[in-house]
Amino acid sequence: MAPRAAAKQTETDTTGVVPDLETLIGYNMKRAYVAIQKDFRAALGEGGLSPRTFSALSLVVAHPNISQSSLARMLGIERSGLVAIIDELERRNLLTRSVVPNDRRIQALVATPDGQLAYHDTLATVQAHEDRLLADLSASDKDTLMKLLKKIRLTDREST
Amino acid sequence: MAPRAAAKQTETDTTGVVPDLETLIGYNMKRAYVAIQKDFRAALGEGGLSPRTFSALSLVVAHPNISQSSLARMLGIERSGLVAIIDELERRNLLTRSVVPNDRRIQALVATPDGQLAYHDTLATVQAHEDRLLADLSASDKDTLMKLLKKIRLTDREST
DNA sequence: TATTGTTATACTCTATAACTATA
DNA sequence: TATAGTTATAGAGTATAACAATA
Repeated sequence: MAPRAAAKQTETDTTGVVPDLETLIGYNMKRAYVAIQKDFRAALGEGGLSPRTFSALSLVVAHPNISQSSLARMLGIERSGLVAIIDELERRNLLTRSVVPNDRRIQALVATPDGQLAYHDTLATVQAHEDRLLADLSASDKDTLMKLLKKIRLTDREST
Repeated sequence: MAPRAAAKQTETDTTGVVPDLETLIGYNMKRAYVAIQKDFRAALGEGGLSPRTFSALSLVVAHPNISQSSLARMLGIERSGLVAIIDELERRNLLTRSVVPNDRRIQALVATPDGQLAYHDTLATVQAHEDRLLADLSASDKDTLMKLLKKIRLTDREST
């Protein structure tokens, strides 16, 4: 259907070819995602929070007393996968699992004072990392990108 | 520094709060990436190629006789990681490792006729999946998104 | 019966380090 | 010495299935 340049069987003919791959949103999204993640980890350094741990802490700070099930749903991951993340945050004394009187199945998650501090410090570092990495993008570019990403993200039915 | 809404310590106070997390490009990029990848896999089905295998095949079709080292560099992964991908493509008879006369260290990668066919079939399926998933985006939206993703991707220094 | 948190387990993707054969 | 391909190995991140305690 689409016209395609004739392939030469001799040697690598990289001359001016734009591979199909480069025209796919998925591939470019993956590469951009990897670049951001790598820079995030570099910005937070050796002992820093991983992206997923930071995300979890962020939502616990925003939603005190949230349950693990709700949090997992918000993050779009399974309950089982969240256990190790909360274990790490608890081990670092950044949050606590506390008992809920009415429903003894639930352990409400609350950020400790240390957790609040660490979160806001880390958030500042993360924002600086994004500002630096996305310095070539205008404010309007970033706004557009954010809106488009949210649209794609929501297309795939969030469980929320 | 930034004004922040006072947190209530009572119960989960989700009321109208926009968590910091939602304002980060990185987090939204991850969610969008996961959504696209999930839909890609669903579109290609059980026995279909994985995103990374498809990407590798695409570049082999575009660059006949490419070496594994060059291919790994283009994909932004390590040489060692590419071995399993090429093994799979060879096992499926979609490409061959062929000997290069001048340099016996290199095994030039060439797509088989089956590989060419499978690639073009799969590409059509992938394009259909993207068209479907990104149906809410205008052509101009998609163009903008692509440009922004490429910009971010290149900020992080491609080895190429 | 359904839900919460948990464990056990496995799978995918990726990286690092070391090896071999060639150059 | 340097490069191409390979292996061994380990570490993230994730999912599925099952279980105990509780509702």
